[in-house]
Amino acid sequence: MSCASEYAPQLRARGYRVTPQRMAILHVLRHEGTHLSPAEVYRKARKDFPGLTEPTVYRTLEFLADNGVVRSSQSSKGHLTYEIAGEDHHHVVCRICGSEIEVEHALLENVYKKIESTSGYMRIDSHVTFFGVCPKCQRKKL
Amino acid sequence: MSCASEYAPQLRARGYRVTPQRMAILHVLRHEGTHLSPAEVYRKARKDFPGLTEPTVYRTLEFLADNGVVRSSQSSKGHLTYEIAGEDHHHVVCRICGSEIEVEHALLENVYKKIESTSGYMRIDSHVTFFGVCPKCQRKKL
DNA sequence: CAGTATATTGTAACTTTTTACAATAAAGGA
DNA sequence: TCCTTTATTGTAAAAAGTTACAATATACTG
Repeated sequence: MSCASEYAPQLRARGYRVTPQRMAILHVLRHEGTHLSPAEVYRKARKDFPGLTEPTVYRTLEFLADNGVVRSSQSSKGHLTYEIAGEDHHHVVCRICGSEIEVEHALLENVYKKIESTSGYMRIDSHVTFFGVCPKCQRKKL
Repeated sequence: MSCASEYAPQLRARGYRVTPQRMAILHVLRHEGTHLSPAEVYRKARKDFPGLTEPTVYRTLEFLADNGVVRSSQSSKGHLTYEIAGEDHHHVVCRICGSEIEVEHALLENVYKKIESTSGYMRIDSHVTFFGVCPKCQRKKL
């Protein structure tokens, strides 16, 4: 009984099915603290479920993101990475070295509201990735 | 004498070279008002410069983005698109239909400053893409 | 516990994006 | 104008991501 099965009832309730592939992928994301690329998820989840294939990984990650179970963000090269959806937060990624930190959502709350009221677009809930230069790389550049 | 050669001096001044490939790509972005995918840029720029290859397009777009000449943003599927860097702005993309609008930078100015002061990351100047649901799709869902 | 509907998967082929490296050509100096 | 340096390109191959569709297996029903 993996911790990933916590998510089973909410998926079934929405008419989706709980499969070992989904559980294996969820299990991986659940145990990594941080975000992973699809390739990393594939490599790790295959240990639980050797028959797993790449298209399934991509589809499942997108599926889980659509259902709010995982969250996607951008790597420093613009690729998608995924992590378990927990406390709402955003990332700041160093465009030189790729190092990153989290920023709590409170900082953006007002912006979201303002964008919703001025644009008419609703349910803006995306995770945002900012790019900057980290303290370490700022020193290097001098 | 293409309008794209405006950018030539600033590139040369930084030790980079001005090539017909770069000019052709810049020319395309300069004349499309909006952002394009690398594949679209490739297709269009080939008309100016038939020998152009894909790796060059990808490398050039990344190069131009690094140098602030173009700006990258995310499509609704998470892929990178590029546009000429003009007035600072951000995008809101509809996660249902992909339609999008621009949001002026002023709305985010304070957030950028706050992130810089709390995180220590500097020169945060990235373009941000928010995802939400556009007015048209909100009505469909009811 | 079997039977059924259909959500989900694997397969195979394809498109997109990236990499390494040798060949080329832009820019500056003689 | 030619020479030299080296940034930039094309080539070829690999890696990453996507698609269409037939086969499978989950979850519901009786």
